[in-house]
Amino acid sequence: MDMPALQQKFVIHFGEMGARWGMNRTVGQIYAVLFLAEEPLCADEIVAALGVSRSNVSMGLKELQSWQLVRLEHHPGDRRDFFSTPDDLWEIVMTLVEQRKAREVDPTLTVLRELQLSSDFDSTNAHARARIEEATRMIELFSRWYEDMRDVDIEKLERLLKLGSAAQKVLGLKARKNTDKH
Amino acid sequence: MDMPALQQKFVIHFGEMGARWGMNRTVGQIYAVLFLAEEPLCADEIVAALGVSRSNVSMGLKELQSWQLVRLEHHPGDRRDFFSTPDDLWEIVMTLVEQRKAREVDPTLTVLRELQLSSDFDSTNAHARARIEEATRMIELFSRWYEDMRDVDIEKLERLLKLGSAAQKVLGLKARKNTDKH
DNA sequence: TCGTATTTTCAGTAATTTCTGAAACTACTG
DNA sequence: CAGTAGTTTCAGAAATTACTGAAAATACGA
Repeated sequence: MDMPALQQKFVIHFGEMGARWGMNRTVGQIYAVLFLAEEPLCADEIVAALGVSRSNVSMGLKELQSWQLVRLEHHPGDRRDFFSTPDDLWEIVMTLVEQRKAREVDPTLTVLRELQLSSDFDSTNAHARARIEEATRMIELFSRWYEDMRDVDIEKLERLLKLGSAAQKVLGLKARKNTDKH
Repeated sequence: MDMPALQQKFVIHFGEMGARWGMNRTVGQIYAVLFLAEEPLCADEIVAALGVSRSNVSMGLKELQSWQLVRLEHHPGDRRDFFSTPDDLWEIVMTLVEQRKAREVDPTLTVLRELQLSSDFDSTNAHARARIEEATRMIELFSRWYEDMRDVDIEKLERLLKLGSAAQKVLGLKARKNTDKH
């Protein structure tokens, strides 16, 4: 791996994390290299930086494109593809959240809804039925919240985050009697 | 797999998702079985439900315990271990978020901080340095927000979620001139 | 059109992860 | 203490996933 030691540590860490994030090692490393790079890089520069095969880089870049985590651009008079990550970290975070939601929660919501529509749902035992309904409601609550927040502009979102739990006090939410749940 | 068709679909789906959630198929399926079960189950009941080996179930339960996603209990006059999931879905969601944060973001924050403390950080190229600092700030912002929200009681949190982006309006956040970023 | 630079595909191999069955271990009971 | 019911460990088998190199495809320029 051909790069300064510090950057190398960064890249290796992202490789390890990549696996936990539903990608694989190489994909995580490619992302890390692009993230640190000042300029967009072409595939061969990534090959040189990571010391993996050209085809592996090609597949990794395809995967990152499917996550919409990298941008493809062309330079005049050069037919190579150049890749980069957005400058704006917020954009990166938003994309990551969007993609993970799409991959990890939306399919579950779809299945839960299908189960409830299926003909043998009513004949399922009451407890299982209730749990499926409850899970659906919970996921729908988070989905709606997320879709709502996605449209708030970044500046406001950032200040909302910084406010943290104080928001709850400012909004003056009064404690509701908690005798009406479970 | 020995259970009613509808529950079976649920379990199979959670098996598929389990993989995307950093567990594996069996672990996801075990969780799904416990989630739907009215009563705590012992390992052999899970074996019967899923048709996998006893040792696989043992390892899966260990994994779920390491995630703190299942509870272990004992019945008087019975030396078997019985496992269950919390009744309260909020508790499940909170645990999941807590664990994923611990596994997926905390280690990265640690590494980023280490890099900044390392002796060759100052000699790293300015752009990479800036990106590492920026990433650290972003993760710290989310971490603080999360730790803040974790302490808000569920009732209030639920209402905050239902409020969604309206919260931002209620709080009267004024648009800040966005000339001071990037 | 042919040649060249580049990217993609894909079959096979390597590496990793998951799963199993047998053995070891634990802790209770008679 | 020996026997039994239960759980865990672990070495190897099975399954899956990642990676490579070679070949095929693409796309431009002469």
